[in-house]
Amino acid sequence: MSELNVQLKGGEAAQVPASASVAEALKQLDRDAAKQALAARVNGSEVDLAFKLDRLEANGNTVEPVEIVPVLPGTREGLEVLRHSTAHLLAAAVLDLFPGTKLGIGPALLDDPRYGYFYDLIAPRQLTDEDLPAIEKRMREIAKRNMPYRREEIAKSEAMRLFSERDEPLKCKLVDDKGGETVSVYYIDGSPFIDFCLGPHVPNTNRLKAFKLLSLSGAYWMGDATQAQMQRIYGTAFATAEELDAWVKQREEAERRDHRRIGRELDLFSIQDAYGQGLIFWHPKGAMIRKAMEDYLYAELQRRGYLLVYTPHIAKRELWRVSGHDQSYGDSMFAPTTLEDTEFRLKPMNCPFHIGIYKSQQRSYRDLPLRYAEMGTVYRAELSGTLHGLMRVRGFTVDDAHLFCTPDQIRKEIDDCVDFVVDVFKAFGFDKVRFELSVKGSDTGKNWLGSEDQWADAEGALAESLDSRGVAYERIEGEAAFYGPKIDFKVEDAIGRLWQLGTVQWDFNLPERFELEFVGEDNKPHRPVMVHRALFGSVERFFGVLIEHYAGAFPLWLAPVQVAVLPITDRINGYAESVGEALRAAGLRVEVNTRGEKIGAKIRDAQMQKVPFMLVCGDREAESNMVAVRERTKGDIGVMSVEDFTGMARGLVESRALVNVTESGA
RNA sequence: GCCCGCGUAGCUCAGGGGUAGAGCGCCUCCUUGGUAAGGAGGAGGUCAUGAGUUCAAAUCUCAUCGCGGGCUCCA
Repeated sequence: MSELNVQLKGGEAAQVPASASVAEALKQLDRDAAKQALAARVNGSEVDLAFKLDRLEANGNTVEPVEIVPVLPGTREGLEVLRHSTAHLLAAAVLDLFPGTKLGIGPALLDDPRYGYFYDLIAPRQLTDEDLPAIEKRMREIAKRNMPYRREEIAKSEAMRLFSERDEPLKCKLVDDKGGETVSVYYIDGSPFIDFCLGPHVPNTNRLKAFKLLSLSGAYWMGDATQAQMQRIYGTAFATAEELDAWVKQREEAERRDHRRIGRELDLFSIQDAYGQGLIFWHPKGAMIRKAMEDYLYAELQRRGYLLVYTPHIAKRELWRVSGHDQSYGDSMFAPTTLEDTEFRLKPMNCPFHIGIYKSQQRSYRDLPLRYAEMGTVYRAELSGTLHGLMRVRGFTVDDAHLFCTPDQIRKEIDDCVDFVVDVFKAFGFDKVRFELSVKGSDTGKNWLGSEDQWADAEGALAESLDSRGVAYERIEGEAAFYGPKIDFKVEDAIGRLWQLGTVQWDFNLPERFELEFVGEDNKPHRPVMVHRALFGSVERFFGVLIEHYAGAFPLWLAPVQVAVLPITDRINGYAESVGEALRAAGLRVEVNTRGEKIGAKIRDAQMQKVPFMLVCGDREAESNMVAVRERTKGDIGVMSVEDFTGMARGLVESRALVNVTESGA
């Protein structure tokens, strides 16, 4: 066969010599795509542009016309190739600068917005942050030299010989574990670099133009803490300098919004060495915001038929054995403490306590559903290195609830939970909520509890609930908890980041362990269905997300100081205080600034503290019982009476408006 | 927990084997000023903690504590 029919997917067709490469074939089909392509998909398989079409035969994939899809920059697939190739470039540069470096793995990352790729390696000496600029510089030099990425397919034994000759023990291990009869290796010609790799890669190094090294960290070989610790170099890469630039800007924006920085600047919370890592101090202004959050939530809970409960922070160890936490979650719990020969442990979860209330008396089907809700504070023994501001802590409060109901009632309960979540997140300014349905799937790896029927019913109810609401969701096989399927919620914040928050979890486990029962219509005992449910998840973490979402500039109903009264001279202080009193009497949170500063400085102070409304008062206002209103983002919005302002502000608070002025422009 | 980096005034940071620095903030005084910083003066530090090297350590070494970045990712 000397000629092959080739065709762009759904496009041009042509005939090329069977010995042609993908690049040559593409040139016949679409000159523009040929120029841009990074790699290609040929009869469905990803290959390099240098791939010779006559090799299809060797791969038993000779369907004609041969379908060619160019892998273009600007697509997910293209970005993956680009980043993967950049990871190789990184490794080549490190080998150049630090001969003797042992290579681990170097994949592209597409789903983590922080990074684009990494390479794990063991250098002859510990690398430090100061080495990164030199490595990046060498990467640019190699990129400019326009070196080809060259693929070779060799026998596994040949590859083993190659890598052991080069003293690459980790690569040998990988070839041994993962390699088939023949394996592919990639060279960057002109560099000592060889990698065991499936590819595909860009044709040569000058296709890599927009990349950057980011940070250095530790990583375990195969992610296993008992294995050797390697060094991981993180970087990112994009198709164009503009995209890289935009990404850098987004990163700076995230930095600007960092809740730890804003938390300090606005005096919202602190974490203090002297008291312990991962323990949060809510300062008055942070506490005020939390109070507003909780007040809203309590009102919603009451409206939706939840019953408020309070439970202890500690319980006998035996209780945790019954629940199973001691055995399967014990590593994440604070160690037991003993009093009069009885061991106690701090609670890492609230469920057993709510179960305690359920079990405190006999329950009839007429009592169900029971919905116990609590701002339950829990303690978890998180490793010190994982702690992070409000996002990962050792003591936190869950807006927890446990639903106990009959199997017939469950579907409605789930529906209500989903509605509740969407409403609450909307109130806090998160319009985009994403759902993930985690199911057992065919995964047999875990010690799944419950019967096949139970799983099918539970997964069906969760899926139906999401379907009937018409919300988009992702179904994740094998990600369910061992005791039941769940729905997780994620919200998208003001700069497009996703945050995993609350969850609705079905539980086959605890009702069994605690032998929960209700008396049915048939006068016989039945096992209730139990659902764990949290919206915020951790109140601390949700607060952190809110701070970053609003960059500290909270909507009026959440703002710790809603109004700053700013007298122009100290002659007006008395009037300003009386305005402050009037607003406080109307339930608004007010500060009166009587410092000996000019009005400009007082306004600046209030702006920096992101106070929604400033009321400027001078002689004119004092004479007529008026205030000159300045809104944080809009500036001066005119003079109005104290009563009119109070009415407007109260209206905005009561409607939990997300912008600080009414439509009429106030 | 482990790897790398960091720890100097309330905050942000400079300095660096020989008397501890800046800006902001704080306090006092002057100024009474109409929409994002008025002026002057002052207080404030065991340079994270402990040990070592040295005539001398905030500075060099080690340990401890704390903080930051990480620790599933297709060869």
